Amino acid sequence: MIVIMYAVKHDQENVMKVSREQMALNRQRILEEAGRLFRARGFESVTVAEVMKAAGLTHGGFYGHFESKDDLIAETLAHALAPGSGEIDLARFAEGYLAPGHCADLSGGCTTAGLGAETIRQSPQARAAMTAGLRRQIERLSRSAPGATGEEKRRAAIGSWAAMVGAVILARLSDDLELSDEMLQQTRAWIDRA
Amino acid sequence: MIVIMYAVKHDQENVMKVSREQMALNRQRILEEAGRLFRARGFESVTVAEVMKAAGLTHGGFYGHFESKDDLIAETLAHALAPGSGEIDLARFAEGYLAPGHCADLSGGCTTAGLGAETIRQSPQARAAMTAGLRRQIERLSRSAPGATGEEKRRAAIGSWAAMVGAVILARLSDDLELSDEMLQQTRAWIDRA
DNA sequence: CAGCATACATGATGACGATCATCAATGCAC
DNA sequence: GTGCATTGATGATCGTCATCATGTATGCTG
Repeated sequence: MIVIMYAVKHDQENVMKVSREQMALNRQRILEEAGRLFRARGFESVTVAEVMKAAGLTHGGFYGHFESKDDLIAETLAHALAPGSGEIDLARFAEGYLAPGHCADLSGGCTTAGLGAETIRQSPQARAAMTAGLRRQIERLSRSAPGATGEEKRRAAIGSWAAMVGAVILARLSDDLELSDEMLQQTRAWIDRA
Repeated sequence: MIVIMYAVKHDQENVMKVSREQMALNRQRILEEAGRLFRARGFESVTVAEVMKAAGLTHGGFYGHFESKDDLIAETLAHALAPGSGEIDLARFAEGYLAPGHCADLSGGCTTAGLGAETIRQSPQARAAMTAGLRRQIERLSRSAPGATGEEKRRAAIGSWAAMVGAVILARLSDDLELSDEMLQQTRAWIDRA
């Protein structure tokens, strides 16, 4: 807010001076790295100090950016689940989602698959962010989902999304790579059947 | 092992004397309550002392039963996922699994849905227990799954199981009951379509 | 039924980690 | 430029746990 006022008052171009810009960048970096770490290791085992270090800072400044760790969690989810680009094709999306590469990429992979289950026990704000992401995902998938009516499309979107998230979670927990790959492969084929 | 040796040596009936029997019961109780607490709140936030208290004991005796908390986690999973009774019918199973009642019952509900995602970051023993449970579940569901060939049945079992687990996780994370119920309902309908 | 083995209780111990208090440096308004 | 506001660093603090040390009561063996 303050930033915008300054901008209006003084300078339309080159809005933020160095330090403010740096701070905004730092904040983005913290959220980015927090997302990475949380997805890879879960909310609880990741410490505030670790996140800050990953962002190239020390633990002290943390509370200048966020109210608490819970706040960081909620903001990280909102940031990671922010409305993405545009259209996606369900079949194509499923292909990438159910690929071994995505399954193996904990820190860079899907936030819902990596953190959805844990978010159940997080703050209302965190759950709200996840719920919003879930809604958007269903709507986005619905557009390209198979089906004659809107209701059919929505059903296919929900069923497919549940299967994708479930399959990645199950494939990840298996310690047998064969079984993991089969989970992904079969789920993909099962989604495609029509 | 020791118990069995005594039994053979002394008494075929009425095998374990009071204290040994009590200890075995205590152990079962610990595993039972640990399962409940873990499913409800996750592995990390549940303390050893809490588990023991829930089992009617104090924290000190814990290390007489288990090597460590990690050991407890692995044993709890093995216990909770132990081979169940017998046959199940996929369609009937899905109906109960995707019921709002099951979705709301964190502590008493499915261990895979409640703890699967977290188990990814647990000990190899814990993951092995989960993997074994996953294998059994797929095989069990395969028997009654739709499909002409064995491969088709297996595919339906895997796809359905992934969708069930995913749907319950997504329904649980939503803070909107309408959306949660829709997730369950639509996934059920989507599984049934053929 | 005497003595030993042991399950459990009580009470440390030692880490770790979220949060806060302070301080130094630096951008920013005037 | 100059002084204020603010960002981020350093160094506590305070709780919470997992794990261990020790004591005691009780069942179990001979």
